[in-house]
Amino acid sequence: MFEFALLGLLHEAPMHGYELRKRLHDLLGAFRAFSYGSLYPTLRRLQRAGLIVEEGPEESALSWGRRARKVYKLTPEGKERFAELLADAGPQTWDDDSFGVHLAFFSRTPADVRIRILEGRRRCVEERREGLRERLTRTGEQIDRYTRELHRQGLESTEREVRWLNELIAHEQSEQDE
Amino acid sequence: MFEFALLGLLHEAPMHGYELRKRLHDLLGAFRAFSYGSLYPTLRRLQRAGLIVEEGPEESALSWGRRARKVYKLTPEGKERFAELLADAGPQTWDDDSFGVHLAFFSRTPADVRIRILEGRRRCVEERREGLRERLTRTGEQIDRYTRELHRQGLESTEREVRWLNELIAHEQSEQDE
DNA sequence: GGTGATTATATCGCCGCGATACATCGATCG
DNA sequence: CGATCGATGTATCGCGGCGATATAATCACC
Repeated sequence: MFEFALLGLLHEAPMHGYELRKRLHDLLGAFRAFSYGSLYPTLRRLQRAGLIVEEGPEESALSWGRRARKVYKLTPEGKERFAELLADAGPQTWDDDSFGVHLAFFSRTPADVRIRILEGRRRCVEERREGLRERLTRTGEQIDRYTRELHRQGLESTEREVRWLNELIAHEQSEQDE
Repeated sequence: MFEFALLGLLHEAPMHGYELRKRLHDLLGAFRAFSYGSLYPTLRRLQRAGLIVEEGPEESALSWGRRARKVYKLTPEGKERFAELLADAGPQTWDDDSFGVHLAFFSRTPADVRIRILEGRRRCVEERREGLRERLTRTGEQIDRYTRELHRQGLESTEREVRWLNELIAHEQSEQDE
């Protein structure tokens, strides 16, 4: 997931860690954390896997302040790996904390995969919605006021998300028909 | 967090692992995962910390089918610890993945702490909302269609959550005035 | 008497996070 | 001029949670 995001950003241009983190934060900060505690280890993992390489200290023109930063760059294997991940539409693409990341790279995702991811996400949210609905309408042991509030709010927001996903899916399909 | 939830449930009645997981899933399954991979290690952690104890194999009346289950029970220290956690209103009580758990035990949370948690949560969601709003209205580099959709949806749902929190807070305050 | 769902405990490795450490740079202010 | 502060930048540590998996007994059903 982090892997996917990093490969995706490095696919645009070589970058160093701090910048990757900033771009990520700017792009998806409201949805995911992306702390340094994951960033650098992931970078090293990718490096060990041969998906990225560290470029030389990279003297940019003049102004040799800015020191000691390591610029990473995708290898051919890295590009291939990213293409693979882009073509994937499995459950891990639509779960709560990776769906946003995948959406952020949707314009580079194949059209059919886009639809399958959106549909997977919809099914996933619908299941949650049904769970909440069932819990709320269940007779028998009545539930705590606060828990009920939580479930009511959850139900409403899942309903909205489903509607939103329907719009996105409809848009994708209409585009496909053209 | 898991710790808080387990202590809370065991505060109601002694239980074994499987049952704890079921109760948790039933109570908050739509919001959190609660897998066994956390459950049993947490249980052992609590046990080592002396907050819970394992009761004897617990022969229930007859029908000695039902094998090998370990029933856990709060110790006095465990009860004390739970009370401490209930009285806490720090940042970790209102972050995305513990707020729901805290709400689920709200009826046993002191009234003033309830309000402070709700206000903390509101501030947190408001910050996210402002981030999204700023990102959406920012001139300069226009953003990707899908990312914009994501942010629009995020903005709408944070706005709704803030409104919902306002209602909860208002309700708490009116109750306090009685 | 077999087959599969449910009850039940438990571990493994991975991943992401918060906290923290360290070091340098530019700007602001007294 | 020196101090201090907030970015910039790389990096690690331990912890907590998760998914996958193993194991095993019981129950309901055919």
